[in-house]
Parts: sequence; structure tokens; C-alpha cells
Amino acid sequence: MANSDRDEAFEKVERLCKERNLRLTPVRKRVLEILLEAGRALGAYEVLESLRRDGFGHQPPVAYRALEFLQENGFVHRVEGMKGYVACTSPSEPHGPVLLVCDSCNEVKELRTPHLEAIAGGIGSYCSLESAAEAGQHHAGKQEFLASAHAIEILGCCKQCSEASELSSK
Amino acid sequence: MANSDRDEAFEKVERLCKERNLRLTPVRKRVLEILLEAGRALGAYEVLESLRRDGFGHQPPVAYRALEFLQENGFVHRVEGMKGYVACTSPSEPHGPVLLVCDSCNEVKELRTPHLEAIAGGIGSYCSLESAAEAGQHHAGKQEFLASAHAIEILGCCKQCSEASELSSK
DNA sequence: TTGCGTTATGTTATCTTATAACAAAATGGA
DNA sequence: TCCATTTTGTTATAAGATAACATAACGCAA
Repeated sequence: MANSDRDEAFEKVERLCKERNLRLTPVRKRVLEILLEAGRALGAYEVLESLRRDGFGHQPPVAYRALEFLQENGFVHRVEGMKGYVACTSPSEPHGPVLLVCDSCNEVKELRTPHLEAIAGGIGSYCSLESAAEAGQHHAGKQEFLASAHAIEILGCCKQCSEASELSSK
Repeated sequence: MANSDRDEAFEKVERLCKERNLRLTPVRKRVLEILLEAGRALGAYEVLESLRRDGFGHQPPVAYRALEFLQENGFVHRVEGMKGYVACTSPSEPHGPVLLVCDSCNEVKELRTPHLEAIAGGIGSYCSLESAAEAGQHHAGKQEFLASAHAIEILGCCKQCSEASELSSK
């Protein structure tokens, strides 16, 4: 992520917290910065190590609590497949992420498009598959499941890594 | 899952293993049975506890290795959000799952429809969103990401639990 | 501004989940 | 039957996460 995008995301979170009367305390702010600076998913203990260097408390709950706050409010996503946490690139409402995770360099890219969200919501939310754009037409099986959240992770190889491995194999 | 479905899934795995020359050893077979009998996601240590009762080795790697084998071959899925493992209800090729996970009773239901698979694949596979049914038309941003696997988990509340909580609130 | 309930932080201890490393046993051909 | 390969079993430990409780900061009402 470019520097300007980082700053933009950070300022957006500050703004949103003000609007919503959320307390973006120093630890929470710093954890968000750490993740934005990293530009990839970090483990809780990696975050903790950074906090330690900055003079914050350095016991696991310090990191986990800040991460929990940021997650609950949609500013950070958990990357299940990596047991890690990544800053949201377009924070707004709390939302389930759609993440592209590179096996090779661990970079995580978040897709954030209303249409994809609609699909993810539709898969479970509307009690049948029909409301997922087109998807359910052939599968009207009533799932009768009330969705409240989702986690979508696509594993694979990012462009940079594909190109790098192509070069090295020549 | 009904008993008959369990048996069917189990037999299908046996058949597939024969076809593919995979060794469905006693531990592996038993782990699959344990998960099928449970009908919900179990933690590795829960599986291990069952194995212990059946006289198998009872150290963590025993369970983890069997789970790994079953996962690799598409007979079991990991449920990231629950740190658990669930038997696949329609084993065939190894495949990324689309799971509906009930917050309340922990039941996991797998959706297995070609169309949904296509969407999941399309999100990342084809280097742009366009190939995901309709989804990309408005979001032609080139992701240039080569997908190899996915994990899709929708959290929410299953029908039984919704009804139960409705009743109790009256 | 003081006091008080609430929220957040820091710390200790512990729990859960997962893996590395290596020895012993089973398996399946040559 | 012998050997290479795969699987199992075990010990030990790493990595990730949380419970419980004391202390500190905050935010507001009196």
C-alpha cells in the first residue's frame, strides 16, 4: 500500500471514531499504525513486539484487546488462514472482508466492492441462494440460515510473485 | 446429518481412496467416522480424545496428521472461525468449501453448488472480477491474482436455533 | 472540582492449538 | 525376503489466545 493510502486510511479511522464516539486510544491508534505500516498480515505477537518497542504494555492481552476493538469496528480484519491481522484498506462500516492472500509473500489485498458484498451476504442471509446474484436460480434449496457475518479468503499468488517465479524458472 | 447421509459419505470416501490409491488407514478412517458422527465441527483435541478412547495413539500429531490427510484429499474441511474440522458432506475432488456456521449450536452446513464454486473461483482466479458471474462488470479493476484455493465461511444462525430463540423470548 | 461509575490498561498465570524431531512399526513392491 | 517408503507413536515445545484481577484514566453529574 502506498504511503498516501496509509495516511488516508488512518485519517478515515480517526474521523470515524470521532463520529461514532469511539475511543481511539494511544495503544489502539498505534496498533492500527503498525498494521498499516506493515502492509501485510501480522500475527498478534508481532504486533505485540512492536508495541513493546514503543513502550506500551507487552503482555498478550494488550495486543489482543486493541485488535479486538479495531476488528469490531471494521478497521482491521483477521486473516484466518494466516492466523494474522491486517488493516482494512477502506474502513467504513464494520464489514466482512473478501481477502486475496498471497501464499508466497503473505501480502493481503482486500476486495471491497458492493457487488461482492452482496453475493457474500446473499449466500446465507436471505434464507435461500436465490438472492445471491444469479447464483441461486439453479439451487433453490432453502438454506434457511440467517447470516450475520462472513469471512472470505482466496489463497493464491499475487502478480509480483508470479512474475518473480517466472523469471527465476527461465 | 441423517444416518444414511453419513454412511453414504463414508462409503464414497472409501471408494474414492481405492480409485486414487490413497491409504485410508484405521486412524484416518476412524477420524473421518468421528467427524461424520459428530455432525458438527470438532477441535483437533476433541478428535484426539475420541481416538484415545478407541485405543489409538493419543498424542496431538496422531490427530493432526489424520486430519491433514483427510483435508488434503477433500474429505474434511477446516472451519477457521471455530478452529475446528468438519466432515465434507459431498466428498469428491479436493475443493474449497463454502460453509454456513451457526454461532449458536456450532452446526456447520456445507454448500456445494457448482455455481457458488464458480463465483469463489472467479473472485480471484481469472485475474479480474469480470469472470465472477456478473460481479465484475462494474468492477473491472485488474486484481491480477492467481487463485489456488479458497475458504468461505458465513456466520449466523441456523433455522433450529432461530426458532428456539424466538420461542424462548415469547 | 470532587467523587463515582465506567472503560481501558497492565500483569500474572494458564489454556488451547499446533508442530518439530525422531524412533518404531507397517506396507508394498523388487 | 529384503529394502525403500510411508505411517504411526512419542516426547518435547512452540505459537496463539484468554481468564482473572489490580490499577489507572476518562467522562460526567453533583
